Amino acid sequence: MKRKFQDIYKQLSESIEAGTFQTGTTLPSENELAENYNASRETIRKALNMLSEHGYIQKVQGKGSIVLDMSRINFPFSGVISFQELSQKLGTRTKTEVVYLKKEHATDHQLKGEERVWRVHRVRHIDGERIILDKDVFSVQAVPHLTNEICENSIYDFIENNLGLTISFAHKEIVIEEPSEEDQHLLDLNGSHNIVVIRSFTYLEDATLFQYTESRHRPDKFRFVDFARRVQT
Amino acid sequence: MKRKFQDIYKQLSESIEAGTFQTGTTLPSENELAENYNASRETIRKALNMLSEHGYIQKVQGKGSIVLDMSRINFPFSGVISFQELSQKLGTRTKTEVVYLKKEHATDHQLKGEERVWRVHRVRHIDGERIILDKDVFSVQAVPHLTNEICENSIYDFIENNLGLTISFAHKEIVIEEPSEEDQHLLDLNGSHNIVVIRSFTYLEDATLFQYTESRHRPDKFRFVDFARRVQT
DNA sequence: CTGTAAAACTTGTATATACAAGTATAAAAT
DNA sequence: ATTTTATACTTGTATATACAAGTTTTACAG
Repeated sequence: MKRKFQDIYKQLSESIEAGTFQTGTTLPSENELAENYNASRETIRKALNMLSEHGYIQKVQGKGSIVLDMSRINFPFSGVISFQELSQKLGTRTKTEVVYLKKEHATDHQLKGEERVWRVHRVRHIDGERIILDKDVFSVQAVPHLTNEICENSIYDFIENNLGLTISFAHKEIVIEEPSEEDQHLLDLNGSHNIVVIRSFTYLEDATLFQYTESRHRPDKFRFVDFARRVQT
Repeated sequence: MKRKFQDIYKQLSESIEAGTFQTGTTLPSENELAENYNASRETIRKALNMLSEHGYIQKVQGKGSIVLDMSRINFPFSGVISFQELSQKLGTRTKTEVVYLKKEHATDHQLKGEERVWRVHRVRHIDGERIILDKDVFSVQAVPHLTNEICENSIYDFIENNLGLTISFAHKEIVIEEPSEEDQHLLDLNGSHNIVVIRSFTYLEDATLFQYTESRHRPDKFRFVDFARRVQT
C-alpha cells in the first residue's frame, strides 16, 4: 500500500489519453471507482484531484468528474521537461551538439553558495536546423562528474537514474530579447530579429538549487502550452 | 466547517508573502499547526498541499515544510489573471481603450456551438504607450449584455460579481508571430519585428467554454513567470 | 570521545465515518 | 400534463485512527 493513489492516477490519466473515457462524459463515480480499484473513497479522491490539477478532468459537485480535452496541451508540454524527453516524441529528427563542457569556478550569482559548477552549452538541432541554444550551469556538489556523452544524451536521465537524485520543481521566466552574437553564430536564426529566452532555476527534492538554465529558442519554432486553474481569492 | 482548509491556506500563504515565515526555514509541524488552527492533521495537510502546488513550500518527508522564495513569481503572475488585476499593482500607470465592441454571429470556430458572441477589442496602455491588444470573444449565452464601461473596467469582475459565474480554468498557448497590420496600427510597436501572441480558452465551473482570447503583446514588455512541479513518471 | 542503537520526532499513505451541499431522478400533488 | 416534493446519488469537507518511511535527537556502549 505505498503508491496506490499515484498508480490509480496513472491508470486513469493513461485511459483518458488513450480515449477510453471520452471528452465531455463523466468518469464513474468516486464510490464506483473505489470498488473497482479496491480502494477507499479518499484514496480515489486523491487520484482525481491530481487529474483535476493537471487538466484531465473538471470536478462538479453533485454531477461528477467531466473528462476534458487534453489534445491541446499534449504537445509540447508544460512543466519541467527536458529536450531529451521532447525529442522522444520527434524521433530521429533531433540532434544535440555539445559546444562547451567545463568545470569552472562559479563567477556569477546564478548558483549562489556554490564554489564550483559545470558549465554546459548545447545546440539543439531539429530537422537539420540549429534551433535552440541551451546554456546550463550545474552544481558540482550535486553532479560530481559529467561527460560529453552524458550531455549528448539526457543529463536529467543521468541525474535521476545514475545519481539517484530527484528533480522536484522549477521557477521559470520567459522573455523576448535581441539575439546575441553567440546566438547569431551558433543558431540558424533564419532572419529572426528576436530570440525567446527561458531562464529557469531547477531544484531537488530537498529544495536545494542545483541547476540554472538559459534556453534560447528561435521564435518561429517556439510554442509554450499551459493549463492553469484560476486561483480563488 | 465549510472552507476551513482554504482559510488556513490563505492565512499561511499571506503569512509567507508577508515574511512572517522566512525563506529556508520550516513551518511548524503538521501536528502543531493542527493544534494552532484547531483542526485535524488531514485538514492542515490539505492546506499545505495547496501551498506546495503553488510554490510556497517544499515538503520533505521526515523534515518538514520548507518555505520557498516567492519573490521571483510574485510579479507578474502565472495562472489565469486579468489585465485589470495586473493593473491594480501598477496603479494609475495603466489605461484601457475599447476600440471595438459588438454582438455578432459566430463566424469562426473559436467558440463552437455558439450562435452569437460578443467581440471586444481593447488596447492596453502602460505608461502612456500602447503595449497590448486584447481581442476577446465571449459567449452571449454566458454573458447576455456588455457595455463599453464594463469593458473599460474588468469584464472578469463583472462576470464573477454581477453575473455570479465562476471562472475555473484555461488552456493557454504562447507563440511569437509577425505583427499584423492591425497590430502596427493600434500598438506602439517601437520598432519591434515580432509580437507575442497568447491564445487562451477560458472555461466556467461546469467546464463550459465561454471565452476565447487573443492577447497580443509588444515583445520588449512581455514577461511570463511560472512555477512548475516535475511530473512523476 | 566516538560510533552505534534506540527513541522521538517529522511527513506519507490508507482507511473509515459522518455530515454538508449540489444535482438528477422518481414519486406525488395539483 | 405540469409543478412540486421527496428521494437517491453525486462530490466536498472535517475528523480520527493506524501504520509506513524518512530525519533528527538522545541514550548508550565501547
